Amino acid sequence: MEQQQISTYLLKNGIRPLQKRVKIMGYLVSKRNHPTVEMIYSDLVHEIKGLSKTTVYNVLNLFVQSGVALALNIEGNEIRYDADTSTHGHFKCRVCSGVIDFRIKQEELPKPMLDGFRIEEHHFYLMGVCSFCCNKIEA
Amino acid sequence: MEQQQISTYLLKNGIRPLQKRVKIMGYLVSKRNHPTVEMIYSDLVHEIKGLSKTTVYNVLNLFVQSGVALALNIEGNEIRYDADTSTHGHFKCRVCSGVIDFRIKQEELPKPMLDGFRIEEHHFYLMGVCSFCCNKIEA
DNA sequence: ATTAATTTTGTAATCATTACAAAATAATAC
DNA sequence: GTATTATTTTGTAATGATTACAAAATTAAT
Repeated sequence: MEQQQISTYLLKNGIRPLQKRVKIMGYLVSKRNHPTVEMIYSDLVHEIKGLSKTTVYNVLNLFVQSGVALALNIEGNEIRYDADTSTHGHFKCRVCSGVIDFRIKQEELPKPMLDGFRIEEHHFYLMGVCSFCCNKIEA
Repeated sequence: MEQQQISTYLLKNGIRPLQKRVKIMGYLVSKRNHPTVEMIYSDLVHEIKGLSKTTVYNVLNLFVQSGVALALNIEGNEIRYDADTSTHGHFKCRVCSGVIDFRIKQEELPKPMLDGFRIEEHHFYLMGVCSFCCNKIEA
């Protein structure tokens, strides 16, 4: 996705498309690697002159509040971010620590009996060992 | 559940049923409130003479490793613990911060296409506003 | 170009968790 | 039952992620 498209997308969601915001969203969209703040910061600090880690936190919090990114709390010691806000699940490998998406259709999600509850977010996480690491272990 | 039953249960899972471990498991089992370490510590420190917060951490980590408790990472800033290790989901209310269980049958869980992956844990979290808080807001 | 509003920065504070060595407790051997 | 050994617990300090906040920088509006 180009900078121009990202700017338009942010604007449509009530976010002023300032340079650093566009770059951070561009990173999320293009890498799709569910990065932590640390990963985003260390990857972008070379590219964006004078980027501060606090800015990364600020911008990501803004993205989550505005609904253009999801905060994934798969494990307790880190938050990962995902620009794909459609219905899908996440798998985390305990060997390589990678997080990958898997598709779930909205209608496949269980519909628990929670009468009178307002449900705003669904999170479906799986954990285990990915196929790549399974092969490595067997070998 | 009585102390004796809890001791037997811990033993069966390879955990020596020392006094503080039995008390902490008893707390988890009887309250079923998905407590944080802070909640467990502040509730039990009066009852168990000289309890240390580090011990609560140690014991809970042991419980999770031994498979007699689940660590819930619903939101990034806290881990909650659950002695119910059967298949079920969790709802967290963003108003009152309470966490409640809901039943899901194993066969209701979506089966994503993850060929060659070893799946060890399922986590299904919902977030929103519980019925009690919905009523309060409307009133 | 000036002024006002917003954003970013950098440092310090906070909070949950872990590391680690010493003290306490429990299990085992004699 | 005491001595010895292994395990557990404690308490403090360290770590690491996140937030608070005020000053500096940037952007928008006049």
